[in-house]
Amino acid sequence: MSVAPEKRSFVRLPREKRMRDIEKAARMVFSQHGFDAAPVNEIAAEAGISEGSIYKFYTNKRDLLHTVLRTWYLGMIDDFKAKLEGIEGTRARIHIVIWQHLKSIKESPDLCRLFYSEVRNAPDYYSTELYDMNREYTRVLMGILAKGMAEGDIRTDTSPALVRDVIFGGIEHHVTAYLMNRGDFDYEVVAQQLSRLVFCGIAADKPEPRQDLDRLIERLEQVTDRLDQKSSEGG
Amino acid sequence: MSVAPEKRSFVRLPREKRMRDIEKAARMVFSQHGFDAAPVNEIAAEAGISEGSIYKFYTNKRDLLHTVLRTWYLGMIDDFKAKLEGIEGTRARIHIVIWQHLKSIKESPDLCRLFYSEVRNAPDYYSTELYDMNREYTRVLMGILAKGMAEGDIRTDTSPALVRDVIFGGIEHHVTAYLMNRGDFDYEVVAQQLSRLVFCGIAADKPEPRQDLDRLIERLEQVTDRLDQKSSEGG
Amino acid sequence: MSVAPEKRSFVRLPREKRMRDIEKAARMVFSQHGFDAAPVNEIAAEAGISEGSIYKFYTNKRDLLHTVLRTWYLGMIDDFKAKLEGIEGTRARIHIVIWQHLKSIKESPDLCRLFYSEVRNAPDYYSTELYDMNREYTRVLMGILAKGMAEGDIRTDTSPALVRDVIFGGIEHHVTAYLMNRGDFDYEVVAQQLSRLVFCGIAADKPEPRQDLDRLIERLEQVTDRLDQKSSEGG
Amino acid sequence: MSVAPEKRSFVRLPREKRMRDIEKAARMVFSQHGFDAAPVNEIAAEAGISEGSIYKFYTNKRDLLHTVLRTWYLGMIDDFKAKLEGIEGTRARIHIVIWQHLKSIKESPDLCRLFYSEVRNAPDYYSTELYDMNREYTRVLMGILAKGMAEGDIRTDTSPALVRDVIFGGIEHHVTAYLMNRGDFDYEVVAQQLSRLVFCGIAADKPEPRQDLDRLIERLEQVTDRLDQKSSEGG
DNA sequence: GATGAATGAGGATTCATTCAT
DNA sequence: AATGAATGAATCCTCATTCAT
Repeated sequence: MSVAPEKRSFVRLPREKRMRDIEKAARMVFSQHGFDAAPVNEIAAEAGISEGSIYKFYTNKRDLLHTVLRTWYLGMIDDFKAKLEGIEGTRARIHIVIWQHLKSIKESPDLCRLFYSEVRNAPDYYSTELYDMNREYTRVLMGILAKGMAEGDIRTDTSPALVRDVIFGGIEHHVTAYLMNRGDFDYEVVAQQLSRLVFCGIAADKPEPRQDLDRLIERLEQVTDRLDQKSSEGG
Repeated sequence: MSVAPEKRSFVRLPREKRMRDIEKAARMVFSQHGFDAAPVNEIAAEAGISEGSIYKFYTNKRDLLHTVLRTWYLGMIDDFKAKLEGIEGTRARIHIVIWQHLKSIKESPDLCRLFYSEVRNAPDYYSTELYDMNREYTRVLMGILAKGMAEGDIRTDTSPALVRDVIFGGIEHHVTAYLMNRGDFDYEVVAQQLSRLVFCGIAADKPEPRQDLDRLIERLEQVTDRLDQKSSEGG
Repeated sequence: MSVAPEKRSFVRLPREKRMRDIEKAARMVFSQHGFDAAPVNEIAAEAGISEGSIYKFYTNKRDLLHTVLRTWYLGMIDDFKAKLEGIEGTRARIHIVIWQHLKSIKESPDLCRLFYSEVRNAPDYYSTELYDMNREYTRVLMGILAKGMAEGDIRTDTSPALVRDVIFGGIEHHVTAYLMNRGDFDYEVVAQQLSRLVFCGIAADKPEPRQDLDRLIERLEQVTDRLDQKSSEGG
Repeated sequence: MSVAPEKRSFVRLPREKRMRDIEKAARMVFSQHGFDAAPVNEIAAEAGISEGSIYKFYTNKRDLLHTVLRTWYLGMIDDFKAKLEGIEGTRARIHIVIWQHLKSIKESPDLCRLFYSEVRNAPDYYSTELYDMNREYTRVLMGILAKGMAEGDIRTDTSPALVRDVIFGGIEHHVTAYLMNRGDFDYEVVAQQLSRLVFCGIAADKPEPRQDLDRLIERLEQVTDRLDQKSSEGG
């Protein structure tokens, strides 16, 4: 926890390194105290820097919070896209989205709570870069849903926005207790349940032709051919 | 510039009336400013009472907020139960729950925002009377779900808690923009869509087509493998 | 000097008395430190009140300064009018104005310096109540000048505004050193000298000697020319 | 939002040139913002130099201000003396002083305001080089007055210091509005009015012997002689 | 019961100046 | 000489709550 206030003496670090130090310290202190209760001087101490220096890099305490959360969000978006790479099938992709989102929350409950309570309720949220990132984040899901509808996996009268809200809102609601340090959740299980609920809720009635089925039939045909050949050879 | 406050004359009112006046004033001022930004003196002025007197009735500014929200919640619970009276059928009952919840939000967005941003994120939420009321509120839905499962309308492997979270979380997420005075929503439409999504997601009668298919495919795969082996062995 | 921070315990005073206490304390502290360097907590201590209470009466530290100066100005205006009562004669009245102004400065150099350096240079001075009071203050002189011109004591081509500036600006310039605690001045003597200078500078009866002489010389020149011509013609 | 400063490349300039650049930049920035509100980094940027480098040349932000004002003052003193060159007559010389001072103010209101509000009110003004320059500046007028008294143009019971204060204080007071960007003034007109007021206020009653009069009388004597001659001739 | 004067903690922020590189 | 990262002091103000009257 907060480092003793030793005499810090003019240590010159490259800008990048310093900013990372500060951000790291801020992440720690904000996580611990929340935004309002987080004293800037504690962040400074934790970063091994003077209080004033923070304002050389960040205009605001709030700017600092947003930076911390942006970095986090960036990582989440990357993870998201990486995980989705090569995954086929609407259902599987939806499952990944849910699973990954739950996993992110599980891993960073403090940042998550910070985002929910400090950023998203703020009146200026919509003019925030974090809002844009959130849109990019959810856009991944929206794309999946659109494709799913185009391909006939999802009923065309489905409202993608509502599905998005059900997923992210449902998750948020479900993890509330965990975020408040009450209770826990198993993201494997929850992801399974939730993706099933959602997919069943929006799935089109007739199943689409499946590639694995095609392949299987092909193999069966080949086997049958061979058996046919054998029986005629042996005959 | 050093403005003297107006004089108010002593008027003695019955305790009940006073409390209702204060609560009404508080509801107004909180709705307008939010909790933190709401000055107690404005509430006092609005209620026609002195600042200090408020503390004769309410221990806290926050107590006042909670009282306001409790009154609101009480009404919501009543409406809920009244609406549900005589409604039969799991799906219909779920629809009512959703519809009613959306309607309440539509009608009192300010109180709703207050609840979301001030009460539910507070660390002491779980020891709050509002938490209990919220449980009672959601218990209505939980009862419906339990009955639905017992009667075979809902798959028995459904997690009622998750359904609850999907419903209330999904709604909350969906109305966020409206609560922030950005955009609007039509609760008839949304209720329709959401209840369908949820009910389809958990309904018992319609088996998940894909998972059955998966099992069939699996069995076919095994048969094919065996055939395959046999056909090549025999060569 | 600043009273020791004893335990102050809820002493309830009438609003008027409190405000006077604070104002008195502020006057003292501002005089000692100037505006910027005056700590509000010292004012509070001096007034025997808590820091926060000051803001119940005055919106600002600056509001407090202005109040102090307004009170001072009010007294000055009263003194002014009282002194002028029954004084006849333009010159005598001008003398009073000068004398009284010098006297006020002599008696309250600190407030005077405060006014010069903090109020009058501020960009919002012209929307200030102190500006209005200053106008009322100088209007007394303007009235004297107008009457003087109407009665023929003062040349009608005199600019009253310029006379006002010469008087108040001249005084201000003259007392600068005194205000900075360097040097002194005798307001009887200075008033005598200045009022004489000003009055002679604008008096109607004593024509400017030089310009008359110029005219005389011109006439003589013309006469001489004629004589000259005649005397040489006649030759 | 954590904007990285642009990189500047090392360029080595002769000391003189650098100092002039900085001074010019400072003049601009001080004029625009006033002293306190002028950020040193803006001066540095304007001068195309780093913040730290400024302190290689000037010990202080205030030193920089003083340097700017000294340069300005130097020019004013030169103008003053140049304008006065060859001007004869106390009244004419006083008029020049007033006219020139008004003109300087008109041309550099920003520097003038800076001087009035930042330098002259400072407690250390009297140990300042600018104070010395100001004395030199006013000494020109003092010399004129002394000579005027010696030559009998000015009453010998006049206080030169007071006249100086009336002139410079009167001017300062008169142009206040202009310096605050409210209103304007015509220095030709004001100079005329003020020099007349002042000179009339201090002029000696008996006009001094004038050279043109001498000449005229001489001519008259000659004419009279001639006429005398004629009349005796003709007689 | 009602008043309203009095309390007092609590913290982000600026920016001229320094000094290691 | 030039840089620019680092320093750190210094303080006004709010407003929920208390308590003497």
